[in-house]
Amino acid sequence: MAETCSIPLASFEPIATKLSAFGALRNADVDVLGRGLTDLRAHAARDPVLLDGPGAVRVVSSGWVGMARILSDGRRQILQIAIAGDLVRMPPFSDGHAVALTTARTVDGHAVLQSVRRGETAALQRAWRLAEQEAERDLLSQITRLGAMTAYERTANLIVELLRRHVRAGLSDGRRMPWPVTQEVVSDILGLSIVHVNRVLQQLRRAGLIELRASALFVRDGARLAAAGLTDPV
Amino acid sequence: MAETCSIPLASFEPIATKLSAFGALRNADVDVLGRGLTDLRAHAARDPVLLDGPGAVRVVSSGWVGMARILSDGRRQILQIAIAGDLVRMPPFSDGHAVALTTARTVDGHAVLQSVRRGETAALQRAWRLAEQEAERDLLSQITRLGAMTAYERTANLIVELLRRHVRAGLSDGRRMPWPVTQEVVSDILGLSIVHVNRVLQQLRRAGLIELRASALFVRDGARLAAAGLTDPV
DNA sequence: CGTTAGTTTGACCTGTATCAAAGCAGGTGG
DNA sequence: CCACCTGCTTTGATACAGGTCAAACTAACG
Repeated sequence: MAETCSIPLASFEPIATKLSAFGALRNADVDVLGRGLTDLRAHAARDPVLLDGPGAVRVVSSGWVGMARILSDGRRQILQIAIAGDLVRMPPFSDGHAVALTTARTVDGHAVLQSVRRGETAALQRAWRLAEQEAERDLLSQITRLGAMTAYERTANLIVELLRRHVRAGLSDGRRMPWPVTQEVVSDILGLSIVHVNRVLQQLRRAGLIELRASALFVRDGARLAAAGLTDPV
Repeated sequence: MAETCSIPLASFEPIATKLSAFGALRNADVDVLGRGLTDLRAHAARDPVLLDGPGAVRVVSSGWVGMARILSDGRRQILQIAIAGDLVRMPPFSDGHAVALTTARTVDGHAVLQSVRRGETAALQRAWRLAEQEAERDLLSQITRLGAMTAYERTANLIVELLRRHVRAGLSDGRRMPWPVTQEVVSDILGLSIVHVNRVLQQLRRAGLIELRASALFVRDGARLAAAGLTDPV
């Protein structure tokens, strides 16, 4: 279950790092983040990330959180992944929900979103907008992956996207990133069966593109990985 | 090629109808639409819908327009469809573009978007926001379709979505709607081959769910069609 | 009418799913 | 410290959804 943690960790750091990557922030901007992000909660893997009302927003401070839909017969499609620094909103479906894909922590983003909307801090607002645009781009990429790519391409493409995002959040040097999810989760992101995800990951390893060890993914050949994913290298 | 048409048709009608469906509009609101929508252009099928700059917005007044991505080897994925009353933006990709899927007409939505953003007309703003939320929902539905549904389910689901949207725009009574696209276009929306789209449409016909005649789609059994598409009836 | 774009059909192939069972690793309790 | 879970990964065998190729059919249009 989600439990509130009273120790104020630097939970605003990932989002500050990410937004900085989109445009330099001043101390005042970072202060808005530091003060506005409250109500840190810890979530166990598979637990729902509860959002108080349809307008609520939470910011991930660690772990991966997914926005998912469940079909009546149990099929699950993960629509979008949020890593540290990303926003989580309630999916606008009766059968949609936000779920912790790993153990994760989130904070309430309500106050910060308000600040940004009011436009008090121009630099923050600008970076925020760019980050939102990137999130939308990634959402559209998910459509291209599922609709037009083979399993191998999809997988490589997803890895490159997540690598870029981890670099942006200061959580990767571009050669190594956290890989905290089970293959079942990957299968629900990519619209593949668990078994096939396993086989595709093996292919990527045998081709010398990646390596998986200790919940970390090592990129062995970024250029060829990007090519396999029909995208640009990070 | 897109050619400018000087005759001022009632190109704001579809969007006015659609927005009314999300919340009653007053005369002042409709006036904003009537005055703000300028620069009517006609597009032939397959022509790009050119957007002046990344922030530009056009509103479809007739026909279907798609936001698409082209992969390097020619594969095309249509990300989102805009029918009359819907907004078209430039996809945020170098390989993305807006394209007329049928002969279509669009108008410049720049001025109206500004008005709405400024929040001069509360009712319009509210309806606009709801329409945007619906567009986002439909975008997420596209992900679910492609990632978690069979060809048969995808096709039925898409038909129901388009039916709902046409009803909202005042272009369908819920039993019959325009079906102006080739099966190739449908295949690029649904991530299927042309041949398979053809076979699935035949299945839907043989099952007595739909009928296709003269560029129109007739819904013969809305309840079963919705069930086949794992969604709610219109 | 001939031409062209689109639809339909048939035969065949392959990518991915499914089913089942065997490894493997981390955690728990005896 | 071992033995046992339990959840995850891996492997193999088989099935099927959907892709590909090729050609026939149809209808709109000059």
